[in-house]
Amino acid sequence: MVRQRSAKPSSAGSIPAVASNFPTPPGFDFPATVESHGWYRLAPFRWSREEGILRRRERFGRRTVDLVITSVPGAISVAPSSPVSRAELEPRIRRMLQLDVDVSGFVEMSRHSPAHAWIERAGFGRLLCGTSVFEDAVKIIATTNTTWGQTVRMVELLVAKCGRGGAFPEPADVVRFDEAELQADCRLGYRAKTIRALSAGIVSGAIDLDAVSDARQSTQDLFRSYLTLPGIGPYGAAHLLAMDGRHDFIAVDSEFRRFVRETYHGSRRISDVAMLRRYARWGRWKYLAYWSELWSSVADRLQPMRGGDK
DNA sequence: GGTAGACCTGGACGC
DNA sequence: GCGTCCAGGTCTACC
Repeated sequence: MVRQRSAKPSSAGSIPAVASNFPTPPGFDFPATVESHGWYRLAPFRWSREEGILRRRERFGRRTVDLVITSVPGAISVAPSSPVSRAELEPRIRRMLQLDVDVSGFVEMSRHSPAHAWIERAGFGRLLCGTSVFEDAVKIIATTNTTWGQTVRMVELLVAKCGRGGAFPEPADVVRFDEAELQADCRLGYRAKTIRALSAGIVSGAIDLDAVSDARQSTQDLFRSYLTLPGIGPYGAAHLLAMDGRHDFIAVDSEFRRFVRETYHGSRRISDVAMLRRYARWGRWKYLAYWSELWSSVADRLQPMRGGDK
């Protein structure tokens, strides 16, 4: 079963006096959120489970700032390496840790399922995200049609090549390089084309990412909206929805198929529709229900997810 | 609407 | 050391 972990605040000497605290919602668990999926292994995140410290380099205008993120009672503490206003910091932190996502409905449903009874205790339900939709879209494209090890390398190389000062690149940072250079230097393969097209579309205004990801849309409309982005198909759109805190769609990939087949169908071949039917009773929490089962099975085995850690 | 094949990389495997 | 095969999600062409 999933282990309970308590975040240890970093040593007092490493936290500058300018640290800001952001209150956390009831049931929030910092390590469980950070390790909710593989994003914490992707640049520019760096996570120390032992210290309970999440580090990340962020770009604020022309400044590059190192953030040291820890858990304190009832709040998240963010210590920047140089002064950053709370107004600049807050939207990024809230998105990164899904502080505005209400998962109480999922927790309530999990209380009535013996297999999911651990969820409330573990503080499971929020996913670690990038600080922008662009970052998450690029990372999702980098997870498609490849192994997790290659994804980690692609993102590492992309941040190193395009990101200014070690922060995750903005669209304008990516379009400084042509497709061939991104492919060769970041080992993106054919994904270089879609990542550059996404970046160029945003820079030119052809893609309005704020409009595409507008939270006022219904979940169905948002799903269709994400499908219009280059390189984003049904799997990617469902993943982006989950990062908005919407779990109506399950991101069907080879890992989902393997898990459901092996867990419920004795490894027999079965259609996607039949697999998805298994989670229909979870209503708007389908993806979290599946993901929690996969997550706990991995924690049980105390080893990285097979073939990946998305 | 459904299906097949290309896209690209790197690991595994056989020789 | 080299060549071949395979896995992986999206996109496009074709039926």
